[in-house]
Formats: sequence, C-alpha cells, structure tokens
Amino acid sequence: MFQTLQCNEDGGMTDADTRMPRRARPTMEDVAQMAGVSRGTVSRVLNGGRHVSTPALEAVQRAIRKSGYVVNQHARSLVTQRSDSVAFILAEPQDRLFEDPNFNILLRGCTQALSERDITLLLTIAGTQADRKRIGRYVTAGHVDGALLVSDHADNPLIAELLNRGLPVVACGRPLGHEREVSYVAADDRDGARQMVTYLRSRGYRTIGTITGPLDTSGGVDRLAGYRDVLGEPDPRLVIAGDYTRASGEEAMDQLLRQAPDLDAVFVCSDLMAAGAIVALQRAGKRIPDDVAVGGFDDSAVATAAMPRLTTVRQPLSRISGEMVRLLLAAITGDPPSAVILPTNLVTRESA
Amino acid sequence: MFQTLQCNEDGGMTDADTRMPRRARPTMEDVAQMAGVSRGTVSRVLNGGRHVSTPALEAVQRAIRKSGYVVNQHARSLVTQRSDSVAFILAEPQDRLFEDPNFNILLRGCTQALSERDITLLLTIAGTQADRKRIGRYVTAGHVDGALLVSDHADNPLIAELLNRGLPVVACGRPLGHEREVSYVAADDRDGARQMVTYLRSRGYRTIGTITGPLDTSGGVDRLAGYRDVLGEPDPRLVIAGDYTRASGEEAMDQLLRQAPDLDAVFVCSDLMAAGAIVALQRAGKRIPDDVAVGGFDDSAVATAAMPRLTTVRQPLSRISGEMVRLLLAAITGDPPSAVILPTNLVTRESA
DNA sequence: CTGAAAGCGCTTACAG
DNA sequence: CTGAAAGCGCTTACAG
Repeated sequence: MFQTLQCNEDGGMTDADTRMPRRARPTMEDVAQMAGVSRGTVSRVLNGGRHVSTPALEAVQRAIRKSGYVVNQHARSLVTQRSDSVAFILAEPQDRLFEDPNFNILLRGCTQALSERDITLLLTIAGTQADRKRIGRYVTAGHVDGALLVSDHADNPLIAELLNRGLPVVACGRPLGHEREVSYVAADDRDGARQMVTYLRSRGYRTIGTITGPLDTSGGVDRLAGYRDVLGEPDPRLVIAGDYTRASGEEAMDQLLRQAPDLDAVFVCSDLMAAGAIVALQRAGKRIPDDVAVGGFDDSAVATAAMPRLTTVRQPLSRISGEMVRLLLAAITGDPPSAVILPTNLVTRESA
Repeated sequence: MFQTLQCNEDGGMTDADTRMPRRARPTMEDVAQMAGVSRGTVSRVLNGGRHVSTPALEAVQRAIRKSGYVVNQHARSLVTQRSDSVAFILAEPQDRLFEDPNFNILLRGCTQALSERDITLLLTIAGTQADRKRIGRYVTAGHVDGALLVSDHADNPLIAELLNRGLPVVACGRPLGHEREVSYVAADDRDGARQMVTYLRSRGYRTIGTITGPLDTSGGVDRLAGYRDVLGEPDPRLVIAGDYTRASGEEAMDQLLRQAPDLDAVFVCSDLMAAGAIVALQRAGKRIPDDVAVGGFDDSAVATAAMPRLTTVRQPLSRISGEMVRLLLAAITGDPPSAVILPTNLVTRESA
C-alpha cells in the first residue's frame, strides 16, 4: 500500500506544517454549527432542499460556501449503497482505444449522458489478463453501480464474473453466449452488411471479397452473416478475418489480392481496416473503385479522411451510447435485461 | 441522479426476485460468524494477518472464500481516510489521447507502477471546461488520494484548484507558474533540443527552422529555449508553433516552406508533428534529408514508422511514469514538493 | 419544517 | 492473540 510517513531530523513547527498530509476537510457537523441548524437539515439541503425553510436553506448554503464544504462520498455511499459512478470497461488492448475512433465517440457519448445525471464515468482498459482481474475486483468491490462493457470477445471471462457478482451490466454489441442474461445495445450489423453487399452487386461488381472483424465478436460474425445472406456460401478465398486495426486491413488486403486476383470489390467490416486495405490496393497498382471497389463499415471520421472517401455503413454511435446509459440506469434500478437493436444505413461516396 | 424504481402491475415473488437490484453482499460480520471469531480478527487478516493465530487465520480465509466476501471500500475509506486510488488527469481534448502515443505509454507505465502497490488508477480526460469542472469536483470529493496531471497548459485553472484543496499532485512536465508548489517530473527538454540542433549543425545544415510545441507548455518553451541556446535569437521566419498534433505539423511545415524556402533542416518538437511535416515536405517535392533534414522529439513508435525513419530525441517515458508515481506516493504521505529532471538523448536515424 | 438517533461496514487503539 | 467498543461522516425514518 502506501509508504510509511518518513521522519526527518530537524522537526519543528514549520516543517510539521509543510508535511501536513492535507488540510482537514470541513464536515457536515461544521456546516451545521456555522448555520445554526442540525446535521439532518444540512443533509436535506444537500439532497434537494425539500422540507427545508427558506431561512434555514439560505443559512446552510452560506455556510457551505464559506467553509468550502464538499460531501464525503465514502460516507454517503456507505449509507446510500450507491457510488453514483459507473465503469466504462474497454475489453481491448490499450492501443485499440487509441487507434479506433469508434471508442472515442462512444466514450464521449456515455460521459455526456451520464454527467447530465451527475454520475461519473470511470474509464478502465481491460487489455491484459492481469488488467481484467484487477478491474473485476475493482468494479465488484462496490466502487461503481454498474458497468458499460465495450468490445467484448466471446472468451472474455469478465462478463461472467460481473454477472455472477450481480453487478448491473450493459454490453455494446451482442454479448456472444450471454444474450439472455445481460442488456445490450447493438447496431443492426447483419442488415448493414446486407445493404452494403446488395449495393455492391447492384453496381455491377461480381467477385466480392470481405475482410471481417474478429469472429469471436458479434460485429465479426453478424456482418459476415449479412454478406452470406446476399451472396450465399462464399468461396473461401474471398473471406479473410482482420482484427479491426488498420494494419490488419492492409495485411488482409494483400493476402486477398494474392489468393483472389480476380476480385473486383471488397466489403471491409470497419472503416479503419478499409483505410489499410486502400493502402494495400494502391501499392498493388489498383485504381479504386475502377479496378477494385471498397466498402467500409462505421462511417467514422476515417471514412471521409480516406482517399477516395469511403462508401460505408453508418452506425448510430451517439444513439448507441445514449441507449447504453438508459439501459444501465434501468438495470441499476432492478429492471430485467433487455436488448436494443438500432438501424444502420448505407452512405455512398467515391470508393464504391 | 438515478431513476426511481418503476413499479409494475403484476408483482409477485418471481418478479420481485428478478428485480432485486443485486444480491446482498456478505459483510464482515457474516465472515466473522462463519469463522467463529470477532469482526476485529477478520479485519486483521484482511490487513496483513499480523497478530492472528494460524487456526484463526485459516478459519477466516476459508470463510472468506466460501462467502465470496469482498471488503466494502466505502466503509474502509471512511475510516482510513484513503481511497487507495489516484486519478490520471489528461488535460487535453479527448482526441489527443487517442492520437499521441506518448500518453499511451505514460498511462501504461503509471497503471503498472500503481497496481504493484494495489492502488487503482482512474483515467479522466479534462478536455473541455465542463470536464475540468466535473473532474475538479470529483477528485476533491475524496474519491482519490492524489492526482497525476499530464499535459498541463499554463492557463489551466485545474492545478490551482487541486492545490488549493490540498490534494497531492504530481505534474508531468514543468508546471508553468507552479514550479515551487507542486512536484513534477520532466525530461530535460532544453538539453535535448540543444543536442538535436547541435547535431544538425554538425552535419552541415545552416538554415535550421523549428516547429515548436504550444508555447503555454513547458515542452513548448523549453525546447525552443534549447534551440536558441545553440543558434541564438532566430529569424522569426524560421519559427512556428504547432500543437503537437500530426495535422499541425503538416500545416506548420507548409507555412515554413512558404516563408523560408531556403531552409535546409527543421527541428520538429514532437515525432507526431514531424510525421506531419514529412508529408508536407514530400508533397512539396523535397527529399529528406538531402533537401531538408528533419529532426523529431520523443522517440516514440511514430519515429520508426516514419519514412525515412526519424532522427529524434529520446524521452525516458517509462522512467518518467515511474518517478511520477514515486513522487505522488511521497506527496500523499506528506512530503514537500520536489522536482525530478530526467536526461534525454539523441537517437540518429535516416531523416537527418 | 426540524432535531435526535440509529445505522451503513469497516479499522484500530485499548484491555485483557 | 483476541474481543468489545468507539468512531469515520453521512442519510433517513421517526417524532414532534
């Protein structure tokens, strides 16, 4: 834990002052005394000011301001049994958070929606096994009222642990293997994929490959399922899995080009991977979309930054974060799990 | 705050069960009873097991395992007056976190160093004014024992608020205007800049421009000071400030090329900006380093990913995070502020 | 509207 | 080594 307080030789008043860990914080009792009321009354004004007379209210507010009083959350949480904070658990290696703009937007949306309700969001990154253990302990130790679980892989034991501990959880995307036990919010991945592939076909492309997401995530399997819905069981040469990183998109495209040189379009299951695929295509001397058309997924900032700009599938990320927060709050009040599927739609630009 | 518990019509046992907010957590009293000892003894084994007989110790451990007991942090913190967690405050817009690999490494290093001591790190992003207010309230409300402040700008009121509240703080980089009041860890920016510019000169470059960091941060002013140490008061055409983003490096390079077409080298004060500068130079048809040499700063992953690979100044980021944690722990135990400056060194590659 | 009091779940001297 | 007890700073029925 913490280091022991070191003693030094010279001692004396000045030194002692310097070493005071921190100024003693005023307590509710102090405020009550200053305002000439009881602790109960101070508590009432802190919690909405119901059943408090105007003079008392004003005296307390004045005392709070003068003393700089801030409630002690630990004491409050001990009695309310709530912490008024929730965890945002990113079940990915830390670099993913830094590379993928989707997380950025999701995080911002959740922070926003929660802070409107005076709930703090704690960002935790569960990239390694050790992280997951530490975070599992932390969130189940009463530090948070619930958790938003983002980018969960099927083999992740974290979700089972949280559920087992009775912690309210909302997943982003379909939580493979836990669909009935936990609330989740997902974009209609399968339908989005269908729209994209149908569009590619309608534009005359015939040999359509795909770079999927990880097949242990719902985004991975559902988008591939949509591709199959339209094209039937695919030639195995035309399908290759990436991991949503830019680099994986580039590699996958290289390989696709090698195993299926006749391919004239590719549906890449994230914009970031599509940006990588574009690099590979250009290096191979392919014109986009004339030689090979590229379709993405997400409609993130990457889609419009790419050259050519990406035709892609829009995910309503800000609605997703809003719904996640709504469901989590519901779960915290004890509602049974429920799922929300939000529509996706095609956005056409120059790449296909 | 939270939504009120909604009532539904049908009621009944089953429904009530489903709606239980969460399983009642076993308390220390429960464990004590199971183990046939007193609460005090359970507490002692939880806090290191000193002064506990072997049979008692084992009985308690068994009871803990069987009951799945986890301590209630709020109760513990209420008496210990510590939360065993610290905040990592990134005083930058959220996208910066996502773009700049330095933060990534710093964050990972701090997490690591703290978790070895069983202290949790809370990541908070103080990008907007509203964020800063919310975070200021949060960290001073007793949720954390201290704060690591990263990428602080001179006009940021957060640092003053934290100090004023008596919260132990350690800054990354020299906290402009607060050098005497707060502990900080910094790389020797000025000397690093000197090394780079001296090197460029020794390679025969004569018209050396610079793209600086924001001039309200120590990295911005100190690296510029180092450049001046070697070259004297610069021609104003040769100096332009960026904001550490890749895009700002690109723009600054464009402008530098416009106002000083005779320039034959540029010292760019971060690798990420240097990567942007390279794009601008290549677009202008300049060969690197033959027409214009480029020097970076950081020696981050960006340096080796760039083409050509960057000659740069290495910052010892993992030592920086280690020292930050050490100083914060010291500040929490009441030590007066102190500063640690870590050496930087030149790393030569192909860009200069 | 308001105060006195119980209680949230822990830790830590204090006796033994 | 171990138990009984005080106390951390709050909230919330309960009386009045």
